[in-house]
Amino acid sequence: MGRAPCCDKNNVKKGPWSPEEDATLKTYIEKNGTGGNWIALPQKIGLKRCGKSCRLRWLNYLRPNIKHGGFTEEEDNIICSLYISIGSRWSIIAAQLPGRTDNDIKNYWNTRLKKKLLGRRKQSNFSSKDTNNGIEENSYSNALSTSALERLQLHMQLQSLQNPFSFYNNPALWPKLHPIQEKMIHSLQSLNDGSNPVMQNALPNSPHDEQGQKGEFYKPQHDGAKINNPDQVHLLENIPLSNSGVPFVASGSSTNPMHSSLAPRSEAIHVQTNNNVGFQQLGALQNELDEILNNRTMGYVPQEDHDMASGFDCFREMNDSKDSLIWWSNDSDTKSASSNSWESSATPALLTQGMFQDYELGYSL
DNA sequence: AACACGCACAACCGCAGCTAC
DNA sequence: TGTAGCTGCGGTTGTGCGTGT
Repeated sequence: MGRAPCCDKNNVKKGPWSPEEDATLKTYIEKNGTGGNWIALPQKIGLKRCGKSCRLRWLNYLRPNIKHGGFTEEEDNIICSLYISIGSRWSIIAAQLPGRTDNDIKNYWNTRLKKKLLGRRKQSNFSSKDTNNGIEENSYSNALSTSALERLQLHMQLQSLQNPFSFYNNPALWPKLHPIQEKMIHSLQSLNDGSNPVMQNALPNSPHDEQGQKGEFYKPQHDGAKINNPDQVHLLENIPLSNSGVPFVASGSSTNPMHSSLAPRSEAIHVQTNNNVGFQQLGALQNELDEILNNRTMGYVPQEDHDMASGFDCFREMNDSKDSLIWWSNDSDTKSASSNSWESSATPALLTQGMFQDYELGYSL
């Protein structure tokens, strides 16, 4: 038994809005407001439209101070940065761009920005066509989730563009990785044999290899095991638990729904231990990659410094100020930022110079 | 000129969360 | 506490237009 439809589908007009319909809706809302009930509104004003459709039309097109098209370079940067940080949370991204709607940004991203950025990346990375271990590049790309791959690629790209001398271009600045990540990278590299352009650019060489250091690590948070293959074992078995027996997680906590949304999944980390490395492992690695992207290497703290953020000083160079972190560290604002994205008193746009601060915050979660 | 194709944008759909009862 | 209704969100689809063949 499904839920009741929000309106009588047979008695509702669909498709593009006519100027008359627009005028009717706009005039009424400007005069009376929505009345707090979108479902009832179309009947009130004699529109044969679904309430949801009216709401969408108003929010995305009719309301005042809407900007269409003409995205600036700064807006591009903000969108990219936020997409990499939080993924396709368009309403939140829209909250940072006054006058922009989530739908607009979503469309802009899907049709232009993504192609512009990933296309540029692809062009540079795939210029030297190569295959490895019989695995085609396309297969490799497909083995990683679109979102994870996109975000990882963009992450790398933006880092490079932002500061060619920092982080990904400077091994000395690379943070020590969680052993799981390290193992993952090794696995990918062995798969890749160092020649796959995607992974070559997506994954830095392990800094441990460079520095010969091994740091103490914490066990990532996990809810339960998910082993699809008997050959898979939990690396977690070899990772010490905290005193309480609860796996260590990153220091610090937050009730901010945004934070929880940054790491929505908590899948057990597992890899294959046999040498028959293949797509099954890729699947597991994909999860781990996604996990890392979502958790920002959550759970790993260098032994000498238990302050998570301090382990990632490399990010500090990008932005000295922490003040503007407030925009999403404020619990109460998360929801309202989303729902009020179209208000004239929309949340101020992020300063471009602070756009990378979320990485640092992410590591601090 | 006609057709195919790709792109950009608008709109729809289904789901999840919230709230009132 | 459970349920129904409403809202908001994100993914997907539809449509119109421009461009290439």
